[in-house]
Amino acid sequence: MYNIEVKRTHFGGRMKVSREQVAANRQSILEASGRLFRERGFDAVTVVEVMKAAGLTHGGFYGYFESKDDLIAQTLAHVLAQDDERPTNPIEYARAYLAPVHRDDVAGGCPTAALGAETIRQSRQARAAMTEGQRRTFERFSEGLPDATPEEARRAAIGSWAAMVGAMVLARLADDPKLSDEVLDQTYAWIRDKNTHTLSN
Amino acid sequence: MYNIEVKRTHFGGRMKVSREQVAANRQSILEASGRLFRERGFDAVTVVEVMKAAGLTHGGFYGYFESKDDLIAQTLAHVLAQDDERPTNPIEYARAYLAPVHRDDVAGGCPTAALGAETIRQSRQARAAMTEGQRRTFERFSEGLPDATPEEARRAAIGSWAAMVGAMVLARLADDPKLSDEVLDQTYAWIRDKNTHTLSN
DNA sequence: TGTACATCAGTGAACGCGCGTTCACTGATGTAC
DNA sequence: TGTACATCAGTGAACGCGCGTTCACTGATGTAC
Repeated sequence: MYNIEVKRTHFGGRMKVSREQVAANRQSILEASGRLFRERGFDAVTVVEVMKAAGLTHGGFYGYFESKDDLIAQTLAHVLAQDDERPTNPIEYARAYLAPVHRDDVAGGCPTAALGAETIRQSRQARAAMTEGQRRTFERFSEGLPDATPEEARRAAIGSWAAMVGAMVLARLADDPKLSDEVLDQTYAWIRDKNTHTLSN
Repeated sequence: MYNIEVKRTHFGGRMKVSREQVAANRQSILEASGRLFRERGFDAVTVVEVMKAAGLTHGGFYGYFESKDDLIAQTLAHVLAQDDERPTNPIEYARAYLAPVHRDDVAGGCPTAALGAETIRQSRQARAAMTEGQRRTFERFSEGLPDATPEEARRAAIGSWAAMVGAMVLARLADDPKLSDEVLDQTYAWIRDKNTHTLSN
């Protein structure tokens, strides 16, 4: 049987676009993938969906990224770069972090809570982006505890961040809203009490 | 064009099997899926792989489970049921949990750390299994702190568990072994110090 | 400033592959007598 | 206890679908003169 059918071509809509538009499109793609990946995970989100959400068609994707893996790594770097660089007190941060509005906003929330566990199985570049974000968080939190010794501050920074990320995963996992709220509230109280004791001693 | 080719059949190997063997096969499938899912995630593991790892062929799968989603939910229930039901002191538990051997054994390690974040996007049944495991863990840890008031014990149980799960995710995520070890060590020290302070006051 | 043309961002049909799932069939198990 | 037969766990080819990726083509952009 022969392949009778000739490869058909189409006629397009808008074509080439200004250089500013290219940069803007790149941002749109990363914003779209950032939200979609957090919401549904790396595997469940398709390249077609990401491009559609960015207002483009899928064929253009490979002009921006080498592969879906490349998109994943660059999306993580992009989303994690949005974190503030200034010193932050971890207890104050925890109050906002361990809140129902954050729990309910997966697509716009913490990328580590939403994608950290999955990223363990992703590319070297994706893990590197997450590691870099981790380092910055530990430093920001350490510097946000100026009354503690550097050793105490680093310990509290790491422990608090681990508790926040873990609590967010557990709170989102719980199918019972009461249990979910309790995980947020109790973990916040535990972090707060913990650091109060350590710092006041 | 007509479908000339007739559906071919094969001739098989061993066929029907005793009822004990059926029960044993079911366990084999759940053990295999438990390890594979933890190691590589729900999406990356195929039904064919699970059945092969259990020593069977993929066609028989639907005699045991309704669907892959059903397998996921039952695997979680099976793996989480292996946790001990007795009271456990969370500090002692944390010492073993926050250890490099556990971090490096994803396939045989904590299902919450390996699969918790992904399970948020899975079926109602899968989330229910995880919620049930969470409840049991909080109770075991609370009862493992008999010197604290019930309120203090529950708070320490929830906070400690959140910190353990979060620290395991962060430690596995870090591509730098030094940072990874530091996350484990510091989180353990933080949990230990915290509970010591709370309980001694 | 205006014109001619090369560049290249974007399009959408198509490809190949692997997945979850189905199904006709097999033959050892287990039961009825 | 022995025999006949129905049951059903397991097999493996096949199906349909959706994914990541490719590619021939388009036409506005941007540059050379």
